Amino acid sequence: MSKTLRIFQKLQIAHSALFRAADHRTRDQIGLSTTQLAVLFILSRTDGQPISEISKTLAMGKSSLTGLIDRMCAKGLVRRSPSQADGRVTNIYLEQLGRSALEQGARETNQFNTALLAPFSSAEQDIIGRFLTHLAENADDIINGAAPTDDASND
Amino acid sequence: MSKTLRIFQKLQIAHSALFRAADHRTRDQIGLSTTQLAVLFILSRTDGQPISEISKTLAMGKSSLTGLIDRMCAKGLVRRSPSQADGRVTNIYLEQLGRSALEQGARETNQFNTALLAPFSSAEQDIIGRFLTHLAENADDIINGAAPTDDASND
DNA sequence: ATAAGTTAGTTCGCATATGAATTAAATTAG
DNA sequence: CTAATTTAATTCATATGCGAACTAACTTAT
Repeated sequence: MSKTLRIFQKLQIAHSALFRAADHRTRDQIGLSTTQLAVLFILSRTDGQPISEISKTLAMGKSSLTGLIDRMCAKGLVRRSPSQADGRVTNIYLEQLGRSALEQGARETNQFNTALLAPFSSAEQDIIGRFLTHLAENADDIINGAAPTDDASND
Repeated sequence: MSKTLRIFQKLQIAHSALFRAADHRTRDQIGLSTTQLAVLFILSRTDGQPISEISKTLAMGKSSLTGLIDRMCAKGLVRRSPSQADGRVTNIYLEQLGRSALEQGARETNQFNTALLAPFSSAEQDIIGRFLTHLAENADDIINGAAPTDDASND
């Protein structure tokens, strides 16, 4: 009951401290929040995605993205474009400004990623990666108490 | 290189997924957000703390806590009480309702903590704990003091 | 083909988090 | 003792995130 007791709050505090600093940095350097940067990253993998898709990838609600993407459009980072295949869908595409912001953002987050894991061995980094992936994929079951389905490694 | 590259975003997504589910659960069960619950936990260790102190412990801004504690006061969970030693300070104390909410909340978060780490060995849990502590304690250096490891690829 | 259901996106009201600016109180300098 | 600085907390404008409710468009059932 001693050691396991605090992981939840540790995670809460670690995230708060880290992302506050990171948001500061990315806003200062490129004028974007870490979430906005995450959207650009997602689009760099596959340009032209519907909001629903981005929403699932980032594990956040669609409604949260409407305003975020409004602001990103206003800044000229991305553009909305109605799907021709499906009249309900609006695809989001990178704009030139988004591409250059992404380039800068990639440099920043590469540094974050390196620095985050610097004090840990490769084997330890694997464990940390598996832990975070486990959380992302099983959040609902973890919290709401589903049977401990085996878990495993997975990117 | 490609594996370490994504820890930052993994953490962002893992946190988003986990705390959305957790907030849902604690709100349903006891009507409190995870942050409000965190405040109760902090007070249970030391009752009667100034907002500045809580702010530092939770790694969040003071101004964020003003409204949060307003709502907690309105619900009768905690109470503001001016310090007699220092006229600037307002100490926050637990109220009876806060104590009982805390009791329920402790049960919930104990379950979270157990479930979060369930698939990991004791040695692995140590590493995860060290990782989160590292983040919380060194967030600013990690983000701002990172050595210029320019690495242009972004997988 | 029409009705019922589903899905995508927005809008709405609210909670939350932030930094900057403000006020009040304590501390430090001179 | 007064002036300058620091510190605690609040207020303000803004950004973010959420679920619920809504509209529009596609899908399925009948």
